[in-house]
Amino acid sequence: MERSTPPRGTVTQRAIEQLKSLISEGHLEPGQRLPTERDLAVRLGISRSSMREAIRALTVLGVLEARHGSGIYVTRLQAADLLETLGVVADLSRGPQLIELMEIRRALEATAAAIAAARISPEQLAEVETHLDAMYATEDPGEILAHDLAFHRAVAVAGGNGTLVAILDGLSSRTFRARVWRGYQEEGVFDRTRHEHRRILDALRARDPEAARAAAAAHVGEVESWLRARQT
Amino acid sequence: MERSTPPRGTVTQRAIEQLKSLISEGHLEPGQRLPTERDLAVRLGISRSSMREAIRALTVLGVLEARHGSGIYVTRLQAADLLETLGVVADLSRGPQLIELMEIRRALEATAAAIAAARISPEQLAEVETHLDAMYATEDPGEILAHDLAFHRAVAVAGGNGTLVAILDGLSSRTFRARVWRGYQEEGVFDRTRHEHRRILDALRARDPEAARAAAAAHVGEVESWLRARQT
DNA sequence: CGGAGCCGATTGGTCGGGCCACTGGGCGGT
DNA sequence: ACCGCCCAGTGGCCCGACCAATCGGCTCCG
Repeated sequence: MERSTPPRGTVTQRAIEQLKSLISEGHLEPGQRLPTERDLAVRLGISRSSMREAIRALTVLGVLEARHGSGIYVTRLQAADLLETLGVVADLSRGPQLIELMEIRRALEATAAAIAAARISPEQLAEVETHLDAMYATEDPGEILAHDLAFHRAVAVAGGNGTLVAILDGLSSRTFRARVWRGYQEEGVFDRTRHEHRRILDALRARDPEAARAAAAAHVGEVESWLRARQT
Repeated sequence: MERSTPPRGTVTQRAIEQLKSLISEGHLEPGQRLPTERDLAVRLGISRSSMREAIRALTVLGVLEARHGSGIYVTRLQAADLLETLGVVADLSRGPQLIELMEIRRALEATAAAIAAARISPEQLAEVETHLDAMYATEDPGEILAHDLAFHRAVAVAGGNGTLVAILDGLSSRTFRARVWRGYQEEGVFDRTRHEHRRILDALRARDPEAARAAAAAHVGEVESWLRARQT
């Protein structure tokens, strides 16, 4: 007759669920500090070890943040915090899944460009242009890649959808892009890449959402089709 | 000169990275069984507690799977395994972020519908139709919601991009949809919802990608604008 | 009076060991 | 040949201790 904590699943799993509902129910606000590990363990009637595993789980998900010597805190619960795990997905994906991810990135990048075309400010437009200029100013693959990433990020930011920015960041994670570029660059397509970026910028400058969508989709599609042909 | 384990970050965090690279480097294949917790702990020179935390972390990310009494295994590393965490994001998002997620869902749902229009098989078309019929056959909100979800899922599956299906599943996670529906249904818009779904089906039947994209975008946009007005 | 530096309580991080619960394969009985 | 029991292996959980980073208050010096 004590069923306060129905023994469904493992103890740790239950602890994770309980912490999650504490947040989703609104009992824990973003930025707020939690009780100590020792307290929480006692309250949920489990050992500190299990409690720590639960906390670690929510930490890697970007929901909690543990500061050594200070305490455990709820993150801001914003997209950037929560979607960091997308990078892991991209890193561990291979073969056909890479292509599927590219297909998704194409759709989102196109959407971001379209939204940006409608909302972008002169300052943001200038920043995007900066990165394009930088891509023209060097032949160093690493530097070009860096400005390539910055270019797309600036466009996404101009769209005003922070969640979308976080997702695209994840899909463009370091190793993901690096893996694709390694080899892609060998065929000397820097000029074409620069041109594609220019087309996107042109569309943004013209405040033409459909043109921007098409240019961005074509750009990502270029990489995508190369990847598809090479069947990595 | 001992760089075997660069003391960057915490011990557990290092263990997580090492396990991840074991997989991404190809030393661990999907489905393969790992050494025991005790073994791994010894090999990485850490305690079993820390090792368990690392394993738990990769478990919640959908990378590893622990079977009590049997061992620890690498998952298939497919989208469905890895993207389960997206549901957590959707569950914990609120206010403006919900709208941003909807904007993303609109883009992806539209893309999925467009792809499906080009590729869908007669059997898959029949299944989609089944769920639409079911939505017309009842007035029970729960049942309608269930077939609504199934309808969209069937469309996404017909698109052939498993990763996209997994992402949309996450964005349409139980509580996410339930939260939106609660109240939305009160305004008695079942008929409009059914009509929107019918438009999508019509476009699929006509093999018209652009029409399908527009119909799907309009459908999600309907919910989105309602949400935006209500500013949850 | 004010600021710099020390100090200790608090709290997360790590460790080692012990016990329990489940799995699976081998062994013995039928 | 088949079935069922048994037990070694393995993950799940707990305990208690100690280490290390933090942070606030206190002291001491200028």
